[in-house]
Amino acid sequence: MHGKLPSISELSGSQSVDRALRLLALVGRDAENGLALSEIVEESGLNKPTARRLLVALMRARLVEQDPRSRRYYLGDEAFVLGVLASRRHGLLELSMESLRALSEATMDSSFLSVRRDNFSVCLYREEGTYPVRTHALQAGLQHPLGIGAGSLAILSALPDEEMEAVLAANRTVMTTHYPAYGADQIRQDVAKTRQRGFALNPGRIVASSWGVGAVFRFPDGRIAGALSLAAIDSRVGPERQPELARHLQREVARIEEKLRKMFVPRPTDLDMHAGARS
Amino acid sequence: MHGKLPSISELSGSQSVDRALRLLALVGRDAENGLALSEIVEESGLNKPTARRLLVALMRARLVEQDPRSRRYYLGDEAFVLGVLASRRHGLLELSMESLRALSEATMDSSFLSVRRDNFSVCLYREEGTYPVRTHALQAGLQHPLGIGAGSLAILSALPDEEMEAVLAANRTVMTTHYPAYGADQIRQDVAKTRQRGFALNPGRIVASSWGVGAVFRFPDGRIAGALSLAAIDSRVGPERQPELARHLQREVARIEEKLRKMFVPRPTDLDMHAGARS
DNA sequence: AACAGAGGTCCAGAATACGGACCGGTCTCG
DNA sequence: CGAGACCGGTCCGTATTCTGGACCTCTGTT
Repeated sequence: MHGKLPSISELSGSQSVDRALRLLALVGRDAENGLALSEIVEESGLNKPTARRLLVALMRARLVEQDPRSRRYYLGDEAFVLGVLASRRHGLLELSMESLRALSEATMDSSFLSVRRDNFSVCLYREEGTYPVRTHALQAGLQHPLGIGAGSLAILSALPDEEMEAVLAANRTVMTTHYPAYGADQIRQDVAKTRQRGFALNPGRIVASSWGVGAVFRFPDGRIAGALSLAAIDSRVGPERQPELARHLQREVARIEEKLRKMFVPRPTDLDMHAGARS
Repeated sequence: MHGKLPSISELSGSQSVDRALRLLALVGRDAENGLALSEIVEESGLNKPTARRLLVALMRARLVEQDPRSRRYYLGDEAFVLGVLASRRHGLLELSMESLRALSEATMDSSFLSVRRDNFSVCLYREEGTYPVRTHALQAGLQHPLGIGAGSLAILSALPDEEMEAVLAANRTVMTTHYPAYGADQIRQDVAKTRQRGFALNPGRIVASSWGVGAVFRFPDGRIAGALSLAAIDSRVGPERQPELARHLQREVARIEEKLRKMFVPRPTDLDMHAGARS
């Protein structure tokens, strides 16, 4: 009925489950304030009965819950528990805490751990700095399109060109809607600079005077694991201090990568491997 | 075809999503070592193609991942990220850390945070004690049927009789399979003792000489939030020391409940509210 | 009190998921 | 070393499940 020709490995199998899980991710995107049914309907493109039915299924599994007063939908407690259970394998946060503390200790500024999530970057943790003037532009749970924000830009810049373009294309709508000041070309330039400099710089692009620097770290097999970043008011991230901040970042990147290497996990993941097989 | 007459609110709507989420929970149960497809098939009661198809959907959402070598299924990184996002509302761990540290500090023994998960109890965190002889019977991620283990027993004992019996009934199979030494009557006695004593005691029932005490704490509205527990070798949990340990527990329970009260969240949750409505 | 907009539900029809049967690889044992 | 057992994975016709237009009800507004 609607002419979405589904790209490979998009069309395999279980429509309703895919839809439900998309809703789950969606609810996660606005974990803070929750989402109204109408918003979910709009953002997901599903229609109301379908969205509701799937949400009910998610609620039965306690992955989503609904505030009985406001009727808004939030992540449920099972999501939290699953997260703790998953942290055995995916415990980047735990693994990075030491580095985050060291960063904030050494620089007096706030430091952050971000990871990629689809075409966005999520901030998983914010370690407060000690310097009295602080920027609160970024905090745990917040998500921006890849390329927007220091850590986020670091991640985008670490992708191969083709994938980077795919991300930019996928985010075009959100970009124009929520970040009208940004343009794809702007980001491409930022990426280029990031690659040549070796670290990402956000010169107050999201919130004026709130600057940041960021750098990615990788799994032993080369896959991007996440990004560390530092943020402060512009006067503390001037050209003269940037190299110093970058040095701190790079030291902690090295430390985390060393930890990952020691874990010696023959890292799994991969999906589309056997997707190409046609018959 | 098969005569499962689905109890109320079990039959509403989205079979495949329910099944997929059951698989997700299942994979979470063995987050540590992962699960083979055959195990998943057996434990879930689904048949192979169905299980596989649903797992593929879960993998597309990165909630589950498959080790390409062993082909076993594990929780994926999205599960971890969702957990962090959910921790805004469900951050019992963060909220309890202070108490866990205080407990282990004061008693020199290891302390634990557990929460209910369906008919089981999950250990979310283990804070190491300083006493040189330690028991490692319980650790983060481990799950036992409600009633087995100190924290777990505390939770079960806090349930109304009817619900407690429902839990015992639901767990009958796992109990006889995995905990043959335990019997439902044994647990009923433990519950009775727990209620009269005011704290739960596990006298080495799971691992010999590994004793523990536990107590629940609640949300302001009275719902059970979780349980704190302490564990050590039997000689450190004798009758003379139990009251002291219980006192520590109760102090921290009070502290956490106070924190919860201050958060002043008009707690949501609820599912079956409008389930009774027939037409 | 009439309206607008939200959340929620019904049910016949159509697309979707189900699962028996099958394939190919690996490990085991005679 | 070859037969057998077991495992992971996939195919495809069928029947079951999910879909979504239409409808209801409640709350807040004009």
